[in-house]
Amino acid sequence: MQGDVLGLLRRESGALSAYALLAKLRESNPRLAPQTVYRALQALTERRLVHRLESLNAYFACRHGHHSGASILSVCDGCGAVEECVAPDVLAALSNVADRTGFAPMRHVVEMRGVCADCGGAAKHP
Amino acid sequence: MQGDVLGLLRRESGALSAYALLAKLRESNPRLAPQTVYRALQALTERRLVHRLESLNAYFACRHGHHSGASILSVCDGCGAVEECVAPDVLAALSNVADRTGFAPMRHVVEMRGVCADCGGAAKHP
DNA sequence: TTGAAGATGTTATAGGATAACATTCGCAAC
DNA sequence: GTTGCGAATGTTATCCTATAACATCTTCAA
Repeated sequence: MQGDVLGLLRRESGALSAYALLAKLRESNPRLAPQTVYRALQALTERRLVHRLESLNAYFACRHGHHSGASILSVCDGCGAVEECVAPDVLAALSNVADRTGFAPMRHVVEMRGVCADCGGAAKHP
Repeated sequence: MQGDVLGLLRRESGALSAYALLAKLRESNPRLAPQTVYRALQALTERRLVHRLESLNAYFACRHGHHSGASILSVCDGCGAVEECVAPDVLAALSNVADRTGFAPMRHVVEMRGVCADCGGAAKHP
């Protein structure tokens, strides 16, 4: 099941909600229950093969192999594409914020919503 | 209604979910419907008097008066307290990331989950 | 073979959010 | 006054997201 879910997510350029996954999986297994999908997502998330997009309640396959820290996500509200990148300076800046206030961060959520280059984000010269 | 919701949120040190708000508001108005709460939350969010915590599906009152840009949120998983702060360097670093990829960000979601100083985040000397 | 661990199935329910349409309230123009 | 408009609210229903609780099955090793 984890394999099925991961396969579906890898075929997407964007993110899928748990229920979108469920609908696709039900094409071949109509009796599939939400639990099963959520359990697979949880396992995949723990293994860092899948990340959750908090601002979208959706999930997408990590394309960065093994990365230890948090990543920065850019989500295009036009085409739905999700870009993931590592940005040590962002994380360093966040560490500074945490240090200033004595906060001990365990998990970072850094997402940008906007428009990607393909959809017109960058200045385009037609 | 917006006033009621804002009042409740301001009395909290942390965030409240829409349905937590609904439950409290129903103490004085048992027939209140979710819609009403969500509508108030939407209006307050647009006026930037309330922010939404994406990683928690919850809402909290802004304590920073008028601030234009995005803010960094620290959420203590111990006591639930939410700290909001501005961090131009974080936003600058994010801008760099966006520039590198031609992404045009419209909205930033930057949240840290962890443990606040009061709950043991900072090194404590007992 | 038995039993422990892990994955799945099943049923039910909790929690979060919005659609669509009706109603009411305040206020300004006539 | 009352007419008419817009904003806020009420109402009903439904959808989406997620988990609890318990049963079953599989696999593999002791």
